[in-house]
Amino acid sequence: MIQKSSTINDVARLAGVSKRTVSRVINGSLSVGDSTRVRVEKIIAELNYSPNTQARGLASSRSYLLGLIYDNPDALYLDDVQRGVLEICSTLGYELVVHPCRYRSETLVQDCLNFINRSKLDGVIVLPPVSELESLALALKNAGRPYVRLTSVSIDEPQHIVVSDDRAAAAEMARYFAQLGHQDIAFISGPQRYKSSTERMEGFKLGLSAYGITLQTERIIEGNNTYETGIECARNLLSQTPLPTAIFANNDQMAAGVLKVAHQMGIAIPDQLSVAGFDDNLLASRVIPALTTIRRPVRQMAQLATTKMIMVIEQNDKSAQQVAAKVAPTLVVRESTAQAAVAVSS
Amino acid sequence: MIQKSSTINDVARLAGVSKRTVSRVINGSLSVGDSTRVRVEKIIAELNYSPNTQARGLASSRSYLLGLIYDNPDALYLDDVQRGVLEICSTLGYELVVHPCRYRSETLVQDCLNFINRSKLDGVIVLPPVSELESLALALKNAGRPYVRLTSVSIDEPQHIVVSDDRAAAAEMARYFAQLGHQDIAFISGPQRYKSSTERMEGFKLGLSAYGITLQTERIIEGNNTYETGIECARNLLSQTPLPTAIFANNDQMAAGVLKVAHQMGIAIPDQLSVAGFDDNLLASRVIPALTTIRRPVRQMAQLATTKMIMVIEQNDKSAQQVAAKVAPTLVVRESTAQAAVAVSS
DNA sequence: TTGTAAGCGTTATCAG
DNA sequence: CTGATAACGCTTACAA
Repeated sequence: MIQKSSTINDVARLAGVSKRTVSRVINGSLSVGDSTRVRVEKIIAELNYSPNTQARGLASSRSYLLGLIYDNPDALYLDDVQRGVLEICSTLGYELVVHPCRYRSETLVQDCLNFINRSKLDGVIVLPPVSELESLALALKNAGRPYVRLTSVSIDEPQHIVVSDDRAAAAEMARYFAQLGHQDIAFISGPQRYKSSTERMEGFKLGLSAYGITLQTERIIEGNNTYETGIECARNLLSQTPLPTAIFANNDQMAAGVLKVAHQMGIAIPDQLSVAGFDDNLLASRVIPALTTIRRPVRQMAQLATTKMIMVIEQNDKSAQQVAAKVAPTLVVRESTAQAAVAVSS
Repeated sequence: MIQKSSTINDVARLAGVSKRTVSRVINGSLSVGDSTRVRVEKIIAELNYSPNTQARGLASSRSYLLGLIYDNPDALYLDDVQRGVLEICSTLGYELVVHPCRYRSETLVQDCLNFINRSKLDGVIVLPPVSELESLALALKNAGRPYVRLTSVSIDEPQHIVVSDDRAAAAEMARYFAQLGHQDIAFISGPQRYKSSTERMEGFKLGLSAYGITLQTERIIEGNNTYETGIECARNLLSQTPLPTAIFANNDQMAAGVLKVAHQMGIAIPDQLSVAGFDDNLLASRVIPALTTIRRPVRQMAQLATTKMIMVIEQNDKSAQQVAAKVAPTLVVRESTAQAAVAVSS
């Protein structure tokens, strides 16, 4: 049942040209006569011919394979990323090979390098938090492999990065909180080893300070971006007197933890306490009350990253540098936030 | 900076043998002298040599690439599947290429075929609901491509399938409901075009009937597996008089919708109403109250599927048929279910 | 604008 | 058990 598919030789023979010419047509070379091109293309269509990627790769030392390196237990956006990448690359003849890994693994860099070399990948896209590892970026650079990192800070050259401006987004959340009249605000941060965490915290503080509001030390607690640590941090925060009037969590998972604890303690949200998260993951809109949060244009980021990568792969560094490198997350207001409950003045 | 990696020729030269012999060693051929083998392996290690997959593929018409075809799984599920597949296949030298697609696309079958042919994939794993499409399975069979489908019914030969026994799981949920004393039970089904939906519904009915309980017609409503349709169905169900004492939804998303509506209507869960879902996705444990649900061993299914596939690829159909093909989901009891509120007798 | 010849790094064939 | 030698299907020189 497996029928051998036609090769470049078949096309050449039927079109009455040399395989070299067929090759030119396939690769869009300009130096092919119009009539010749048309004839060849007709045969290609008739035969439903498509070039053998392996042979092509072997001859040209390219694989037409892109890699995706990630480690994200909360990879709710994994599907989004994969679709975004493929929307761009599949029309250009590339496929996507995935490589889930462990951020904390000691052999991470070597693992990734092996992954790349085994499959002779033409380039890789790296998702946070792995994308923040300088050791990996350096190794990739030294290996001469095109790569693009998705992060929340510009920690690399423009052709190597697509950043989501988490800082600005967090500042916007601060503004939103301030305008609702909140003054006594708490923050559950993510692990400080992640740039995304520090960016969000800084942005939030900055945004607040524009309104003369300061985060008190005891109102900042570091979580681990998990639901469970969200619960722990919320227990701490909600046992303080007086209660803060609002809590901003570094991500939706932890914000959901806050909701849980508030519910257990009989604290009404948003009447007594406003809560917001970050990511707009599956959870955010399903939880009760639905979470006010920040949405990152994940798909778009993936598309930009892929566009950049392919430009670099195809030797267009300059164009790659000109593709937009920064993307703006947006505030999504739902049910978990409201006017500050208690007037501060007395 | 890119250093050309060593080839089989380098190994052959340094080991003082022909490349054919090196090839034999690489492929674990038995007909190689022990001393020769040791010598070659030593050189391979020294050079950190690894064979070029493309050349290998070209010569042997294999790609060492596995494909994953899916449409719209719950996010966490996707990561689980990908890791499960790779845990098995990466140690055997295979990589995973992903292909998100659209179940409803008219060109789905052709898309998948093109995907496979372009990259000369050695085999594909297909996730539900795409895995339920007979047209695709048939095309794969005709194309002579090894494939394995993840489904909830045995709709194919053992070497081509890994099934999660959703029917039995739903029956277990029924038993659990019955034992809690529920008699007036409602069911929000998934789209009846999906086997997973019909299996779950049948299983639930069957389980119930063992306790002499019947689902009333007006207590069965079909949703679309989305949160939004969950809400619609819940509105319908919860406007009926009397209220059912329990609702089982075809998945967690819809169960979350029920929670939402119940909350809006002031119906206490689980005191007045028990609610359960299916999947144990991220949502289930985070929602308030946490959902009683069914967990499928997704990772294990992916591993089994991969094991089968590689056996088929490597011509071991018999072994492939002997790998376990059925997997049992388990009941996870959380906070959303309780004893039936009202005694039926009067 | 087109064609010829020589690989790319493996495995398969067929000897020895 | 081992080794020449020819594929595999394509691209890259280099000519014409």
